[in-house]
Amino acid sequence: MKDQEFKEFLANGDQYYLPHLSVDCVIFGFHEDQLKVLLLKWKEGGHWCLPGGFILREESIDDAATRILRDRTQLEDIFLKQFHTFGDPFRDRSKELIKLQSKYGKWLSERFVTVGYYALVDFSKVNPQPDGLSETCAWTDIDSLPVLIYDHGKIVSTALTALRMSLNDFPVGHKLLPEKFTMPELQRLYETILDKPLDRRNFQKKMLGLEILERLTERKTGGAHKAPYLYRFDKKKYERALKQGLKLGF
Amino acid sequence: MKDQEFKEFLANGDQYYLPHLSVDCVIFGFHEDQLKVLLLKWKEGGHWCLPGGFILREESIDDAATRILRDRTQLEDIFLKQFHTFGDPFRDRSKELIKLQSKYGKWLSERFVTVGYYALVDFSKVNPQPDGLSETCAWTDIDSLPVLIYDHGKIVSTALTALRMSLNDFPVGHKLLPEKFTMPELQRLYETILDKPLDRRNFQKKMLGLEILERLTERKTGGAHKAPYLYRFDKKKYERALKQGLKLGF
DNA sequence: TCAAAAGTGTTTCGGATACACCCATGA
DNA sequence: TCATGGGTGTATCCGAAACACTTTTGA
Repeated sequence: MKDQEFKEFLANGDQYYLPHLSVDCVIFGFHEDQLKVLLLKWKEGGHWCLPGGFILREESIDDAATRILRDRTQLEDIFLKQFHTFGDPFRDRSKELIKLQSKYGKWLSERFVTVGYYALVDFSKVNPQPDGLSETCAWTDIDSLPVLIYDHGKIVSTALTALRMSLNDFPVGHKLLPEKFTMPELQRLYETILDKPLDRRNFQKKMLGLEILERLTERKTGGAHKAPYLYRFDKKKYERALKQGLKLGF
Repeated sequence: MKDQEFKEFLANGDQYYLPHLSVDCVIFGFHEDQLKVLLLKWKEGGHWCLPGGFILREESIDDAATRILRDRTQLEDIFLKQFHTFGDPFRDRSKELIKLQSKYGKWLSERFVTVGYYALVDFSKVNPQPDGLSETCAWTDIDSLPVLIYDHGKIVSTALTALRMSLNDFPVGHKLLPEKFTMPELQRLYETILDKPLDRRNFQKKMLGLEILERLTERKTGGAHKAPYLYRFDKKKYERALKQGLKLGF
C-alpha cells in the first residue's frame, strides 16, 4: 500500500475497521544468543512502538493478528498466541502523541483497547517491513529496548512473562530456531528466555527424553571447537507430545 | 436501575459505552462439593447466558468487569482475572437472537468482541441479582450447564481450563471458600476443580507445607463423625508466598 | 599442545506417592 | 459397637540436580 493510500485508509478508519479496538504484536526472534523483538520507528517524532493494526469489520481478531504479522515479517504460518487485552482508558498516551496521530484523522486519536499477541518466528527467515506510519522495522535486543510509546513497554514485559510461563507447555524451540539446530543452540535459547543458566547434561537429557527431537548424522562444522550434532524436531512426535502435555519443568 | 431506564440506557448504548466491545464474567462458586457458575436467564426466549456488560467510555476494562461483578453478586473485593478475549466476528449468534436483542436498539445487534474474566467468590456470601435483560440469576453446576447462547459455552470451558492452569500458581481456596474451612473441604474443592481424586494425607502435607494456613483451636462440629479442625488463610504469609511463586504441582 | 566446547554416564537427594494405624462421633 | 470420616507418620520410588571424564577442533 502506498503512503497516500494508507493515509486515506486511516483517515476513514471506522469505515473499514472496528473502532476503539486494535491489535499489538510482540514478535520474538532469537539471534546470536539474544532474544529480540521486532519494533517500528515512526516517521514523525521518531517514537518506537510495537507492530500493530486494526480489525476489519468482519475479520476475527486472530485473523487480524495473523495479517499484521504477515505484513511485517513476510512470513506465513506464524506461531501466534493471544496473551492479554490492555484496556486502561488512555493507556499512557500523551497529548503530544495524540496530536501527532490526529494528522491521520480523528479516528486514531480516540481511546483504544488493544489485544496483545506474541509471535515466535525464525529470525533468519524474517524480512522486516515498516508499515505506513513507520520509517523502519527492526530487531531490538530484549534487554536494551528503547522507550516505547503508550503502554507498549508494559505490553512487551507482559508478553515475555507469558512466554516464560508457556515455556513448560510447548517446545518453543520449534518456532524460534531454524529447522536444523544444535543442542547448545537450543539450550542457549532456553537460558536466554528464562534468564538463568542450565546444566548442559541435564538439559540434553531432558530434551531428548521428550522424544520429539531427531538427531541428524550431519554435524555443524565451521565452529572453533568440536562439531556439535544437528537436530530437528520430529513433527509427528512433536504433535503427539503436545496433546499429552509436555511435563517439562524449568 | 428500573426496567424502563435500563431499556433507554441500552438503546443509546454507544453514547455511554464503547461500541462493539463487551465483558463477560464466569463467576465460580463452590457449594456442596460442586463447582458452580452464576448464570442469567433472559426474560425473552428463556435463553441462558453469562453475566456481562459493556465498558463505559472512560472506564478501564478491569473496572467494568468489577462493576459487573458487583452488580450481579452484591460483593466488593472480588478476585477477578482476565483470561481471554473472544473475537470471532459473530461468535455463533443466530439471527433469531439478534432479532430478539434488536428490540433493545440497533446497538446490541452489532458485532461484539468480548473480554472474558473469571471470578472466584465465596458462594455463601453472594446475593445473585438479575440484570435488566434477565428474569433470574442463579447458580448452576459446572457439569450440568444448560445450553448457553452465542459462544458462552466455549467461554465457560476456556475459563475452567484457565482456572485449572492457575491452580498451581495461587491458592484458589482463599477465594472460593468461606473464611474458616476444614482441610477435607479444601481438598474436595481441589478435587472438584481438577476432577480427580487426591490422597488425603499427601494433600494435607502439601497444603500445610505451604505455610499459609493457620489452624484454629476451634473445630467444626455438627458433622456425623470426628470433628475436623478449622483453618484460615494467614494473610501475611499468603501474600509473601504468592510473590515467591507457590510450587504446588497437582 | 592447549584451551574451549561438545558428548556421555553415575551418584545423590528431595519431593511426591503409596500406604497403615489410631481417634472421634453419631447411628 | 461399628461404620464412617478425620488426624498423623513412614517407607519407597522416581525424577531432578549435581557432578567428572573423554573427545574433538582450531588456534
